[in-house]
Amino acid sequence: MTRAGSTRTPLGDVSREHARRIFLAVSDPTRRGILDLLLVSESSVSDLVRPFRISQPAISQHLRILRQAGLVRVRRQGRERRYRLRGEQLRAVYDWVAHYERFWTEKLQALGAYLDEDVAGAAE
Amino acid sequence: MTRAGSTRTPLGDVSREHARRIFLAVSDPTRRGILDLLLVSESSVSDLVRPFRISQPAISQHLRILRQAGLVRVRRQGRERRYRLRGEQLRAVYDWVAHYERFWTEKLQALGAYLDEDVAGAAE
DNA sequence: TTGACACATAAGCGATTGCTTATATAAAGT
DNA sequence: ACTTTATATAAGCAATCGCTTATGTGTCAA
Repeated sequence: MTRAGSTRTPLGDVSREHARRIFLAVSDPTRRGILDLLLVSESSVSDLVRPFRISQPAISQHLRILRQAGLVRVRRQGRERRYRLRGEQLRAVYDWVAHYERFWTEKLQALGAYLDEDVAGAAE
Repeated sequence: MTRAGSTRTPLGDVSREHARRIFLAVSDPTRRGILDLLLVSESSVSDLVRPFRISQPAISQHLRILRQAGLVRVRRQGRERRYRLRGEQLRAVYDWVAHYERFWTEKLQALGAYLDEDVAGAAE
């Protein structure tokens, strides 16, 4: 049952679920690569298969995940399917990570690098 | 750096691998929750266990992943281990997603919502 | 030293991931 | 009507994930 979390606000869970899908979609390097390609131009599936070393079905599966996360949109054109980016959806990621912005904009980075005790875990 | 290039340079693979770990670490909602807690204050493991409904070992395992991604740092203090955020590492995520910023800052959002043919996939 | 705490790690397990090959569907070309 | 092209879906599989319980390890307190 994957999650052990609290099932409190139903509406909150919906958008939280949406955020979850987006973060999950974006966690895969191939899918980020696809999004980066779509940032340049709308593309057919064949266009998207070409740059990668994996099969067409694999790309189609990635595209499905991106679709379900609302990150791309498809349009039929002849026998092709042209995928276009829906970049606005990435705002969820942006908004989250922006909370951490001060860590690289302020100078308190200088405070880092002391007491770097990553114990045992480093080797693994 | 981290660009969509070929899998050639070994150094490129290292940083790409690092980026991969960071995105993967951040893809889990519990781990994002942990980071959000650490944004407020340095915390012991017990502090981090309390807000969640999962076991202490589960949290420790999440912390290991965050450690390996370089997103947190540990310090021993008596019998506690105090975790502190290393927010600068999230810059990789920020830099990536910032490429998409125009999608929600510009007005060309108005162009969206026409030809919304998400076919078949919508139901699933 | 013994015990209680704070935490990490190990082992095991079901669910999910990302890939593959095989097959279905749909449009276009002949 | 066949064939080719473009894509999706299905089925299967090894690897990984996120959790659990059980057990280790280090620290303080008595």
